Amino acid sequence: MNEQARIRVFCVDDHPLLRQGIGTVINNQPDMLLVAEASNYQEAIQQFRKHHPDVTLMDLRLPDRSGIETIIAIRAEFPEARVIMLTTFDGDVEIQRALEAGARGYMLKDIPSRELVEAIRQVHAGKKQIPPSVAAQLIEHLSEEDLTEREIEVLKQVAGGNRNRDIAEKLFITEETVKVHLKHIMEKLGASDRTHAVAIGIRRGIIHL
Amino acid sequence: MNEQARIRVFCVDDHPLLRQGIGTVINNQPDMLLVAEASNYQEAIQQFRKHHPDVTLMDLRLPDRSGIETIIAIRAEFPEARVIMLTTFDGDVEIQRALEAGARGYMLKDIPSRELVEAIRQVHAGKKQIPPSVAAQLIEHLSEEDLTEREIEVLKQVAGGNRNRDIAEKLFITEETVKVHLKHIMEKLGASDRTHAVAIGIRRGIIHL
DNA sequence: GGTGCGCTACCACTAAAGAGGTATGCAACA
DNA sequence: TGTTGCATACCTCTTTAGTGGTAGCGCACC
Repeated sequence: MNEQARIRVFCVDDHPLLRQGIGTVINNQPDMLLVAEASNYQEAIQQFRKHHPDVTLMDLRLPDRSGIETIIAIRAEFPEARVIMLTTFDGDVEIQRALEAGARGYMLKDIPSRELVEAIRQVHAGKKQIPPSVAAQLIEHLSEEDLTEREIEVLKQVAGGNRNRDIAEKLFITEETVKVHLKHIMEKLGASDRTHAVAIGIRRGIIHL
Repeated sequence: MNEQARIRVFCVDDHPLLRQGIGTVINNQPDMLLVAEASNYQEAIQQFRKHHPDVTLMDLRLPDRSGIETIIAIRAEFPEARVIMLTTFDGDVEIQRALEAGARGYMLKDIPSRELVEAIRQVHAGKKQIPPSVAAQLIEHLSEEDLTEREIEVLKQVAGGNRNRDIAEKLFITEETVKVHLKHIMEKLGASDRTHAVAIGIRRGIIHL
């Protein structure tokens, strides 16, 4: 197999040790080549413009912006970009957002290297790649309604230990409205009270601490 | 430098890609050798008995038991074992527990490989190795009182969305006692209400979801 | 031009949480 | 043998949270 036919891979992750591991695995494959690395949003954009990789491995969490924002920025410029989200698990909402942003795959970082290279080949071949365990997480909450922007704002405030009255002030609405939002939040998440809602929101990746 | 003098390193982590990266870095050092790997508690114990490594790199989160339990088990059998905790950040309480369990170092997984090998050399030389950023987290809450076992139990129940009355039933105490515990919890964590206490508890690694 | 949805608002009511105090039994410890 | 810390329990009181229903307004989508 000549150099031209190799899958040119781009790795975006802020963990040097993980990049090292991925790089070693990729370059041990006869049909792949790691052509670039980046550790943040800025570098990712620059390196993508420079190298036009076939497949990009993207960490969900980067120092400056999220991997999802990075995907969106890259695909705005290069709509044909093929990106695999590579991350430790962050809840079904993050998966959903990543796929909506145009990711072709979503892999957890604890996978064996064999699965990673196979996913790269699949995505390079134009297929989508979601492991069953990840897909299961998506399906689990597929029927449930998403929280609205406003509801997420309220939930963040609740997680910060704010009373409804304080939340109302901060968001320039009445305390009663806050209560209504909270009621909807608890219904949607299946939470028994505000505390439960926060715990679920954190677990599912809807809010972060 | 002959083979005998090399630092014999043991890597315990359930992420194959990260193990690959660490292995590559270690074996690229002239004075180090990766002698064994393990991905869970059971393997870790077996491999340690077999290889007696000089320095062990231990992930905080393993599939079967926590890295802290693994450290304790290893050091019960081999008190001279030198272990570096290697983890994504999990809050100051986890750091404290790891050090109490006998870890000689606590490094974050996002460090450059240079810092990792340097830490291995330091720990092998008998020194302790805590990066400033990690130490700062420890100091931040050093003056504060720890939650008691019972208080942590209560906090877990609160995070599960249980009312005080339900918590009382589950823990076989009265609702009033639950309230007292919760009062102490909120005081110690500096939380404004139960919800805030849960958020802080999760962030600081006192409870997990 | 409806229709649906999201956000807003208000009212009345019940349930729960949180603040304050006092007190007992127990185990560890100096 | 005090003392300290922890867990337990009970009381009262005020504040907050949560439930129920109703309704107006703006916006997007047919």
